[in-house]
Amino acid sequence: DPLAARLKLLRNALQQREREQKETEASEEPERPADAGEPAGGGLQGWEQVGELTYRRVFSFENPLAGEPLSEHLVPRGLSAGDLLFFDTETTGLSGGAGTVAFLVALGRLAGERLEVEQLFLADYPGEPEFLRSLAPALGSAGQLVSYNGRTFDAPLLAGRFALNRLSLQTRGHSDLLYWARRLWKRALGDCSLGSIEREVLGLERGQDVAGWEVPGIYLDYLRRGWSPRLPLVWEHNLQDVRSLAVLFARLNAALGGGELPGRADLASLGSWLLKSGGEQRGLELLRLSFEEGDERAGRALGLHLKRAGRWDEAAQVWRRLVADRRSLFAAVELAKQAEHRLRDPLEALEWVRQVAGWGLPLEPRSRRELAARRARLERLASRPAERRTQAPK
DNA sequence: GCCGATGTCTGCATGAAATC
DNA sequence: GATTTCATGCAGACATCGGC
Repeated sequence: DPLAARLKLLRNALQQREREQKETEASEEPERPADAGEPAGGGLQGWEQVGELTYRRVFSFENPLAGEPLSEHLVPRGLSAGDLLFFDTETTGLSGGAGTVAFLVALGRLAGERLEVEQLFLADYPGEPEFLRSLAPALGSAGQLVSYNGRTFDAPLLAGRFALNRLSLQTRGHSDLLYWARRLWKRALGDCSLGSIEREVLGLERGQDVAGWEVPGIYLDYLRRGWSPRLPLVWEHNLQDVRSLAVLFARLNAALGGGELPGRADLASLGSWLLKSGGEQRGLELLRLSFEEGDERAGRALGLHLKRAGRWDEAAQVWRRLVADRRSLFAAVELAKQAEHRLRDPLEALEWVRQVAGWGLPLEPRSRRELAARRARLERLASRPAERRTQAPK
């Protein structure tokens, strides 16, 4: 059983780490430099102690969803805004193995006009079981988790921590906004990190912040020295991540429901996705809009969809425009196929293929081969007597 | 370094239709 | 009836990316 094997590995690694920690503790007094600042726990003003080493604080913001109905593309039918749980974790690293611990978690819930964000902070490793027990009710009762890359990073990491501590965790649905962000803004932005989406799409600016890669070091510094002056920045970073997550969710939700998409969104990509996912009306709307704005990919997707739906004339209109405006090889070949197989007119098909040759496009070897084969076949057909041309051979 | 979702590319199977 | 040709859809391989 691969899962059992992995858990065994994780347990062994954890036991090894605990042994090393005990040896270190036995061999030396903890170093406490003069400039270490406040002792452990001493800098936690504003936090409520809810366990021996677990602290909690709560913030309230304006609800970015503001009563909008939820899109079924983002959240399963039947769930309401109150069932969502936005979450983000800060951890001691990226590896995801037994050595990586989540020490800070932000949980955001929508309640009426407000977005309530609860943060839980683990002040030292031995408190992990109680820290996880504090998290479990919220994670377990949420109808839908919402995260940024949490499906790959945060959720498996927490699941591993619960398993290692012999605690159970049952969660339900999970909506990961990273995949939406890539679908929509990858073409325009390239980089789809949450920070880039905040700046370029949501128009949010953070004040003083820490980079993600700095977080483990700051926490380890805090554990080693009893305090780190940069720890509050980590708390703030975590808080802002969940707040941005809720804002991004609200903007996506509005766009899927028919509203405007922020930033230079890839409407062709979203339209194609919607067509495959049962959102035909909105999908076609977005593809047409994007095609009007000059996106060739939107035209290709639109034409193919119309062709599959048997709307040949509408498909041909799209392809003719692609040929006229963009010299699209794809559209010319589609027109040739339609002429040969549907209109039974190999002469017209040949005309489309010859037109492409006349453009002198730099073609990939494969495309060049295919085009040449099509042309040769159509020339054979076209050279036959007219009465033998009406039924194109296959 | 890990992992899951996604997009792209390629090869293959299938079915339909025409040809020999 | 066997063979050929074409369009289409699917599966698998592979690369990319973001989280701390």
